[in-house]
Amino acid sequence: MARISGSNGARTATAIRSAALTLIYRQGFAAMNLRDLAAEVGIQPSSLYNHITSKQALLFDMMQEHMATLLAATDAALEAAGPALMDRLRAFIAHHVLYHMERRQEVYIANFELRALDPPNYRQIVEMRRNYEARLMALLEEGVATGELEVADIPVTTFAMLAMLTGICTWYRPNGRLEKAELVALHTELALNGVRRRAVSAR
Amino acid sequence: MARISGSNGARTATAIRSAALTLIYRQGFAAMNLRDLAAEVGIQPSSLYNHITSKQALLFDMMQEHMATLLAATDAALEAAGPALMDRLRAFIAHHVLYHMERRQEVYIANFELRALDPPNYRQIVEMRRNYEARLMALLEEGVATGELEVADIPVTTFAMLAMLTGICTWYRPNGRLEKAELVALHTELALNGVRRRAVSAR
Amino acid sequence: MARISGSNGARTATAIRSAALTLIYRQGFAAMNLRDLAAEVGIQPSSLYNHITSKQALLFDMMQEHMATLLAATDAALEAAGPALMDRLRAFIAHHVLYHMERRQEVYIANFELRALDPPNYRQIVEMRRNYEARLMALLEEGVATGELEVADIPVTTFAMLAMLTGICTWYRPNGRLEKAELVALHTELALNGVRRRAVSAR
Amino acid sequence: MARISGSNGARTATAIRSAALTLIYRQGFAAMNLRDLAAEVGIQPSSLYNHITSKQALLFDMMQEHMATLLAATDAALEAAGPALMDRLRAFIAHHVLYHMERRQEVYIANFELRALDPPNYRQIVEMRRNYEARLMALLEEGVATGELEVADIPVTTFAMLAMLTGICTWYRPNGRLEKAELVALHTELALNGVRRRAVSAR
DNA sequence: AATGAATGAGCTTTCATTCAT
DNA sequence: TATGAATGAAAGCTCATTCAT
Repeated sequence: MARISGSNGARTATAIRSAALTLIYRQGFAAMNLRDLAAEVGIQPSSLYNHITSKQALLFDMMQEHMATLLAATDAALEAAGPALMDRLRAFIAHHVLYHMERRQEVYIANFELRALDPPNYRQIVEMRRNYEARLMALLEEGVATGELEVADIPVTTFAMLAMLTGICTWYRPNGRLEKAELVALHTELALNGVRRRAVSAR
Repeated sequence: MARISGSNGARTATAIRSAALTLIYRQGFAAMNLRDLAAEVGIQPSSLYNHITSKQALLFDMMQEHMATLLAATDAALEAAGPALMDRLRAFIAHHVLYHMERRQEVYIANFELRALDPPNYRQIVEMRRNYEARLMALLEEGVATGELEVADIPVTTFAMLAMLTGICTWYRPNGRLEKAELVALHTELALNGVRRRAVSAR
Repeated sequence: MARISGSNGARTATAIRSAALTLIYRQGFAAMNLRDLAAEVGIQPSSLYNHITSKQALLFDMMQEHMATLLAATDAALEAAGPALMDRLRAFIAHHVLYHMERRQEVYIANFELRALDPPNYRQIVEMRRNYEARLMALLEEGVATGELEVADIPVTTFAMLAMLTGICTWYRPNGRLEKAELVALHTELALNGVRRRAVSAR
Repeated sequence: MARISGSNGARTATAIRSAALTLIYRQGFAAMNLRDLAAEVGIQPSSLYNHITSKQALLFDMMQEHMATLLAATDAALEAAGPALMDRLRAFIAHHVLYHMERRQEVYIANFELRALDPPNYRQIVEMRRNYEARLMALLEEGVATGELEVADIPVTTFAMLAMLTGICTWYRPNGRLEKAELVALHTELALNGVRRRAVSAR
């Protein structure tokens, strides 16, 4: 009977997404149940359906929104970096690391709950991921073409770099030992060292 | 559905683990159900319990076995590499990459199903993981001490390197474009480039 | 979905009854849900409650209205038939068949959704049905008394005749092979043949 | 915990069908819920699924079994009646009425829950019904051909006769005023009077 | 070692209904 | 009069697990 006074549709919808983010991140999509989600939001399970179509649709919407945001933010960062290839590569890496610290839950879910998607939803999100990876692959290709980079195998290197730079979302905690800026700098160097043209290749 | 003909006890137990490996890898532990597992093995769900204690125990046993094998195999590889630091570091990387290609399902599960473990089981597996990470961290420390390596932050670099080298288990497919040996070589160079002492550090 | 444009209150109430008629006829009362009903009317489910008290009350009102109309129309038809018993019997049959073709949805619902009524509502509708059946039973009794009819068992014959004459509402479709008048004539003969006094009873 | 001692799969399956028969007859398929069904049988709702595939499948199986039995029993009765048309027609009617008294629940469900069937199931049962109706229609056609019967419209008469003879399943109660044999005789006469060749046709 | 039948807890989702706006 | 958001009860069904055979 106790209604949330001033309860508001948009606010509830936001609260659902926010709570789902935490719960899916912590327990996984399959292990999260809608009772717990509703309890976290402070509503009854049935009330969720005023705001979502289904559990599956909730996951898909969250992923799609996240991927769209990531793509747009990445493009904005690349745009802002200016024309120089190395500047754009650094911008991509820095943006990726920062984003993966600040939105580590969304990122983690988008990476590891793909298998929970229905086939049509799966195809759509995978396509968006491919677009994102293509941004980095294009930069590496460009760098190799200009001679600024030295990359033995572009696809493998793209995946390896992304895996390294994405790994941070599995262990980063705010208020940890290092500042975000330091982590960005560290990862940028690690990544660039792997692809920068080298005068001599030491054993 | 009966996949195992003339199955006896031990063979059934093996078949269960093998089927569970695939199913958990594909769908995740929470999403896998024992009906499907039993069907894959060709027995009735209730018969599983002649071979496992519980779904949770099955996961734990598989993880523990995997981690023990990984640790032992790693130590053997380090032993075989001889005394030189760089040889041992290369041996660790090569072994890690190879192992993560050949046993990518076990590895993936051990990395991403930790949250599905009961607290006591969780603690035990996390401890084994820490031991594994410690092998690499020790090598980096030693390399920094001897001056053969140049590492800005040892823990972060350890995590980043492991993330990069582990990433292969998310996309590697047998019969892909590149041979295992090529992938090992590529990853070794990428990883070492990130930590090798550099004469001059170019922009 | 909005089927009613420029709907006002009374028109909405009518639209609800009309949509409910079709939906209950097609799916049954228990299987009909108010979401679908509202959608058919072009309003939100909650808006239904400006026009109905409850799902149960909607059913009861519809049934009661139908039974009252049927009884009144039947009495009018009997009145118009004049004093002769056979004329009145023919009038009853003809009216019944016609009514069961023209309002076959109302009739079907009144016959087969009795069990969906709450006990007090049930009693009320069953009483009206009994009154209706009593009209025919009285005619048969009268015909037997005058010797114009020959009926082995009046209650059983009443039920059997009504079942036969009502059956048409389960298969009649407008624009079918036969005209309404033909169907009325056919059924009248079939029914009368069963009760008319016979000179000799052939094997 | 209290297990039914000597519990037995086949017995439970039978009990489920038997309880479902009563519940569906009384409340309708949509209004029956599996919790009540299980309670009636004395098992837990989840245990139902050791014996049925789904609620829909339960309904379909029951209907199909019923229709198959009805068709076979009808054919046996016609066979036993000998070659004479009127004997076979009487046999059909008598068997129909008897069957509709003795299995009035199955019959009622098969007649009035068709709409609850999924489209593929619906088609299958409707086809069986059509076969049954065809038995009577063929008899009427034959009788018209031999001149023993006088039927204004064979399809309409078939439906009307079946409606009349089927109606008994809506009101018959064992231990009622009349014996089964009497009811069979009454209905036989009512039905035959409608189709028998008449020397003169009175007003 | 394997199974069929049972279980109790729990799942996502639907439902009729309420109520402040 | 209409609605969006909420509700509590209940729905059909799934799940891991048990246990007598």
